Amino acid sequence: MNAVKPANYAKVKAQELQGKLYLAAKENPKRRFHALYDKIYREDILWEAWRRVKSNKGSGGVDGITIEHIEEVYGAERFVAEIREKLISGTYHPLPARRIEIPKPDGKLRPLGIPPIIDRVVQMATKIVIEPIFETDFKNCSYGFRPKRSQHGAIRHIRREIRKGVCWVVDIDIKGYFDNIQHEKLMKLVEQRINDRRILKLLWKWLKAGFVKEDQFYETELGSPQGSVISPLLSNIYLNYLDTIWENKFTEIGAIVRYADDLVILCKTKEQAMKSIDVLKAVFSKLEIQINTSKSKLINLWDDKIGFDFLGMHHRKIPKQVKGIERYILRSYPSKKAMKKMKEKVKEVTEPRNRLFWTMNKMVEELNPKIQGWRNYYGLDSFADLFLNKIDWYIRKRLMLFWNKKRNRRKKHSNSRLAGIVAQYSGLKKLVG
DNA sequence: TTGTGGGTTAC
RNA sequence: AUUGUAACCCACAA
Repeated sequence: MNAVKPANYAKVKAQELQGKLYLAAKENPKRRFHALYDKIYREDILWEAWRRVKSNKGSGGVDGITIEHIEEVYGAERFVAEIREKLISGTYHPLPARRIEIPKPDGKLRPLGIPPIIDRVVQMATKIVIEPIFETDFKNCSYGFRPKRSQHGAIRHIRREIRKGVCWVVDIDIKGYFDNIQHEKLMKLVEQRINDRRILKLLWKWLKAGFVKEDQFYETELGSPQGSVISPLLSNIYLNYLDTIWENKFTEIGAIVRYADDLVILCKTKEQAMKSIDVLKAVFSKLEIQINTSKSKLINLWDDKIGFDFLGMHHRKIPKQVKGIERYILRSYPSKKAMKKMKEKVKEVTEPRNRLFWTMNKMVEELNPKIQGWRNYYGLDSFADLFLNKIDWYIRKRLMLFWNKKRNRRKKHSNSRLAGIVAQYSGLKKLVG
């Protein structure tokens, strides 16, 4: 008799394992785990890993196998079973990643290494098993790529610190962080917690898997490929070295808040800020990474003349009347870059050129989810309403333009009035209000 | 409560 | 064509 397994059986079992590993690691901070490899080929773990990779709907790797192909031709059951066999017999070997380059917001190119689906699944299984162990070591100041931690958490952390009287902010950009991670140093840090040789070997192989670009194979002797599943975790393990040193020795000179490779240090005095930069340089030289001096800044937050960008928001002290006295309060609102990006997205959707046959409803349908998303992200601070209002106004202006073009007429009525009517009858959402 | 589908953000 | 991790939101289905 077979007991019927619920649909989320694998998910629950994976969570159970993660909980156990988390507690075991927390209980003994020095413990090095050795029996982990047999966990990654557990059927429930592999199924959960496959489910997660599948739900990302990413494209195929260098072997050309796509998620669609596995599901509809090959069969997920067979795919997972074969991965399991390969892991058990030790015949699993990663393939090189497929290298592509995508444009970054600043116009430069970001190299991406896309591993084949099979490697993504094995990496995900490994991540499920080892992540809870490292989670116990990660510090409170680290927010990027971590479960249950968000950009909003990082921003709230900053706002909390600044309310304590911080005036000096060190804003650090690391030169090509992912691409400069040293394999040997990273693995030394991994080995502080893991001594399962088969797991370590897997991690080595993924780091050294290389990539293929235009049918040419390239080796990777440095860096962790952006696009692979474990890279974000590995990058946090690497920089946790900094977090740990900071928490043990330097909390007095400032508070560090980190989102992946983007970090700020919040200090009360200029001297502390300068000292922080020295400490960072010393730690970075040990990790063999470098500060991008042209993008890093030291900011004095004492008035409303200057602020800093972090996680898509601009943070600056703005005067506010509180019970008759003027006070400077930290405000967080969309950065110039973010404003530009939102306007561009709106323009893209409302471009009348090829959308003339669209109905107003269709356009609103397209716009509403975006508005919802922006609202959720930037609506953190009520001061941001000032800026979000501008975007609302811009959306209505663009919609007006579309409406007039469609009706093939020049504006006869007041734009703002018509825009109001248009919005009212079409169910367009607002960023503010 | 769980499972789909759409979207935003960050890096 | 565009990968990855994470958070959040909305809609739908039982």
